[in-house]
Amino acid sequence: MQRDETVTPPLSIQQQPELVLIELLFYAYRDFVSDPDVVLAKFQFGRAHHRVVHFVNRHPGMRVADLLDILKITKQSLGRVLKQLIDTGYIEQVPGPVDRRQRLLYATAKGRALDQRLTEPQAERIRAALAPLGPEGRIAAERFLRLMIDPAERDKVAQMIEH
Amino acid sequence: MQRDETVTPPLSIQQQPELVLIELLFYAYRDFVSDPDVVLAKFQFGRAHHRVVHFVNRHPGMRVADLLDILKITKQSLGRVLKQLIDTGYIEQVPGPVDRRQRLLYATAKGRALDQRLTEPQAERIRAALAPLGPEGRIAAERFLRLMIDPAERDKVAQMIEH
DNA sequence: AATTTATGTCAGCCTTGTTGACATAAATGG
DNA sequence: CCATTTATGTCAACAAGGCTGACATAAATT
Repeated sequence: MQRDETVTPPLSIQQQPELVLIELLFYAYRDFVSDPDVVLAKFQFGRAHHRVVHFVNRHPGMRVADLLDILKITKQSLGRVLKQLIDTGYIEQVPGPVDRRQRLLYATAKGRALDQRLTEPQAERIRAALAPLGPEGRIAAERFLRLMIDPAERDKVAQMIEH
Repeated sequence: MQRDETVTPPLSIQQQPELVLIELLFYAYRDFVSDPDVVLAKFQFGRAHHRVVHFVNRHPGMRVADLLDILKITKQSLGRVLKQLIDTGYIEQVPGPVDRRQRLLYATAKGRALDQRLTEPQAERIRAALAPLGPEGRIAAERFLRLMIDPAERDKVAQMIEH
């Protein structure tokens, strides 16, 4: 009994050249996000904690709703890891000065130190990748990745990144 | 009581320019991997099934060990979703003709069709991102992503991608 | 014949995502 | 001022998909 493998050819790069970038994205991201795992393990934290402490550190005083909008997860999912980070002193909450329903989020010194340790190996990977490329290579990589973001999100993301 | 937010400044792009690419990778990948979710939901599958059916389709006759090496997960984790894909007829196993311990993996016609439906929205996103860039932009994006892969993996990945 | 290799499987645990329901305090609109 | 909306938190339960450890089988290799 023969397999039906010749009925339709499997996806090939020739017929679908986007496969190269699709797969490169997978492999690159796979290795990129594994960098901080060693550090995370020492702190008994996971990748979710990394994301939270990072974005809070990058946007001091951000609202919980802002963080949810970046991470695209539910408040219950966020709540769990956020609570752990607050209880262990990596993040603190401050009532919003104008709207006191808000709990503005700040990384503590401890939280900033953690974020820096987590970010360091990723930054090193980026530097190593950019080294052989020159400034135009960097610009091109940034431009491509920006265009990979949902159009409706692009301006918001651009503003958050530039500061 | 004052917060200690001024003890150390939060990470800023000025002091760490790699942050731009670090965060762009997060945002781009976040949206990129969410594309197939709509399709996956219809089939009662998750992102893990997507990855498995995709790489099996792309590398017909691959060994289980090869798949593990790509995904970088344990055989138990793979086993669970692979079994589901086999039981529902998206993937089939064939004993290795030379080494009969091996179970070579093939996507069935059904599996190939599924992979194509899953890949389509991602390919569309790639095409849309490349459209304003020109051929050099594509080359640059590929070059950057290749350099983001672990050096020890690069050649292997390059060979797998090119065919 | 003994060992190693490729694969599968059982059992249990952890992280991190989900839904749904409900609670509270503060802002806002009539 | 009261009703409603908003920002946030919380409880409970569940699901996906990682993980470890132990053990089983068949086939290849030494």
